[in-house]
Amino acid sequence: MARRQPANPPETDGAAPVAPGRRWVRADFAHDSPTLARRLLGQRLVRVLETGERLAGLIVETEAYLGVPDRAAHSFGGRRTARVEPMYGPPGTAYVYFTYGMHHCFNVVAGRAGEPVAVLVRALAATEGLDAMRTRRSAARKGVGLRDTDLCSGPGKLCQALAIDRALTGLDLASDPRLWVERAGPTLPASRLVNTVRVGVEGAGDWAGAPLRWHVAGDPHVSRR
DNA sequence: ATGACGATTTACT
DNA sequence: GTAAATCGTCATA
Repeated sequence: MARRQPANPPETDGAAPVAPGRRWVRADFAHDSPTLARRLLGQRLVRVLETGERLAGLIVETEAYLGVPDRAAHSFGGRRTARVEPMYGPPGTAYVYFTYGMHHCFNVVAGRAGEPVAVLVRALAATEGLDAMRTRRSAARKGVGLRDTDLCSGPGKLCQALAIDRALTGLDLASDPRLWVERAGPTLPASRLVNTVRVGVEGAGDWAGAPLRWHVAGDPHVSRR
């Protein structure tokens, strides 16, 4: 496979250069959503801007949405509207939606084409482009006091930091030059993960209590205060 | 056409 | 802890 993606810009944060990892291909995404949610942890999400600037972070928190039977999922009951259409695409499709009138959330479609299941990426440990992320995040805040652990510690925050919005919904993470997942290390063993109920789905009836959220144990970059 | 409501974040009491 | 911000989406009519 072509190892080359848009050229890495010079490091601007004084951080150590990051060795490129193999880009995830279709088959890497083809798992049920709980499995994909766990496998994404510890891997790298990479975003390349129009300018060629590269932003990246290690995924540290995810949630699985089970589609048709899952009352908390946008595709619950087989709902198929323009917004959720990407969820019906092949695994590796990006599903980005706008919510609360101001925030975006980024999902990775799992399963098989036609099966509307996905994984919500909730937090990253930023590794590249920290200055650009700080600028984008601070712009939405009043003043200073933004810690590195708060750059991408939530679904809306990471979308803001990585400049991910609805313009990117439906793109193919296995081939698009703007956004992809690459291997940063081996799949994390269950012993390094913490499994809890999902955030913000209290109104989902029986599904509200389903343990479908995972995060890297002890990682300071996860969401919540 | 209209109204209710978010897979959230931030600021404030 | 509570509440505001802010608007696209979806169900209802």
